[in-house]
Amino acid sequence: MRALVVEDDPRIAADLCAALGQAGFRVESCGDGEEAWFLGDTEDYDLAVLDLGLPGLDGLSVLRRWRAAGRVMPVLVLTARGAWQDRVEGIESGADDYLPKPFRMEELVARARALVRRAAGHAGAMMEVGALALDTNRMRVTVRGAPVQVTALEYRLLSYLALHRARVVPPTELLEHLYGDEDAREANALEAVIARLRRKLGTGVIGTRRGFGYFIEGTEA
Amino acid sequence: MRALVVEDDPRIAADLCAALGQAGFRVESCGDGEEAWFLGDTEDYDLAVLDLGLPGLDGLSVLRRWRAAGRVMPVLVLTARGAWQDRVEGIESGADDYLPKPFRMEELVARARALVRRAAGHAGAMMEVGALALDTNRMRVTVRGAPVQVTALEYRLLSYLALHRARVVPPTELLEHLYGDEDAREANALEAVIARLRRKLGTGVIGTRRGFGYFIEGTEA
DNA sequence: CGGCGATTGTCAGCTTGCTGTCAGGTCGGT
DNA sequence: ACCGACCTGACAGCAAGCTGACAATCGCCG
Repeated sequence: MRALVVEDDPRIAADLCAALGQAGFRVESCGDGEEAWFLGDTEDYDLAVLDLGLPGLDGLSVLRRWRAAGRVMPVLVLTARGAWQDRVEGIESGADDYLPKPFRMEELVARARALVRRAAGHAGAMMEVGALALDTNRMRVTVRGAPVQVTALEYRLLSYLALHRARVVPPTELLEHLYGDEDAREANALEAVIARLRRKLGTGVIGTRRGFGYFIEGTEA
Repeated sequence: MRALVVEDDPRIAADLCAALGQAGFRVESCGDGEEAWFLGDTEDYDLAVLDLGLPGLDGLSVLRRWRAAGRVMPVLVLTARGAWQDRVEGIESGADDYLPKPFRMEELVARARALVRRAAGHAGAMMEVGALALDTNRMRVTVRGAPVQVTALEYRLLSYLALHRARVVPPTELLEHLYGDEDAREANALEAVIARLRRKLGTGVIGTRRGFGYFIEGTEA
């Protein structure tokens, strides 16, 4: 799950990155409006957290440009306290949710999760696809009702596949999601994780489409 | 469902009354500490919303007096922004939840509803989860019936885990809850507290999900 | 103000088990 | 049959978390 944090106060930005990172997001951060617009337009994020007061290009303009360019990822807007009119503008500009500063990190994380789930068409804290069920609160996994112990990395991989259930996810995308583009791992690392997961989950859960990527079984013809 | 709103700012008070009234509460309001204490002690409310900055008698004193008099209705405390020590004092004085200003009315209503539901669920001010039981009024802890002496810090950690029993709480969130965002401690401080608590409580109470966080055991298979 | 005990943050060393890498092996397409 | 894509088991490095010791700090009582 990739998240973009746009916040010019480095201290707040660091907190945001830490909290979202802990919540399972792979976080990228920038403090400049122009750069934010560029990143959001060229990269593929599952969530953006956007502060309105920015140097370079105003946050609302960034948001409008993203939407104008057809970017549909959920955007959570941070506004200064009491700036209620910002909220209206923000929503009209295409924000999905809005949080006044100061806020509690737990709430931000909860809202971020809710947004991502909503974007994926999941109603509750439970993601179910095929024989697989993910409890996003307890970070627990069951296959056909039987609980399975998975590690943090394995869980992130599973949740990403579950989130993009409709399609076959190419290995490069998974690698980029699990690790950064910066520190690239060997392609085999991913295969090792998949293998370990398959041993735990049994067959018939993670499928391979040779030459294309991986998917969760039970969602295709 | 009767609710008492204690808030000296008439504008905010009006908003609160409107929102809670809309949500189905029969609302009474007062802006003075002494009167609040009197009302809360003599009348029977299902919920109280309590601002801390009050003329007459301080909000925390009101709360403490209510609790000392044996009033057990859920109390939602409103604190000024970033006044983190208020939260601690509030919880230690017997608050059931707290909300930093500024907040959104919808959230206040949601939390109010949750509090009332919770209060209806288990009658007292007892939180029980697994082998653990917390007396939220007296700050006392028992494990499988046996009383355990815990420090204030340990109690805050336990109560937070118990409050969020349904999910695995990431260490960053616990750090933020125990200490402010202002003065950050080493990550190891949390681990030390956990270790000390485990020694007191015995095994099988606080569980670890490596890479995710901590939780209270007994809520899963 | 001063002393004392309880509390709690920090540090260093340790254990646990996750995870990337490697060296093969297997499978599918052509 | 061959080649490349993918799988698998073994293994070592390493990071997350645990623990005991110690020191700083706080609260309390005189």
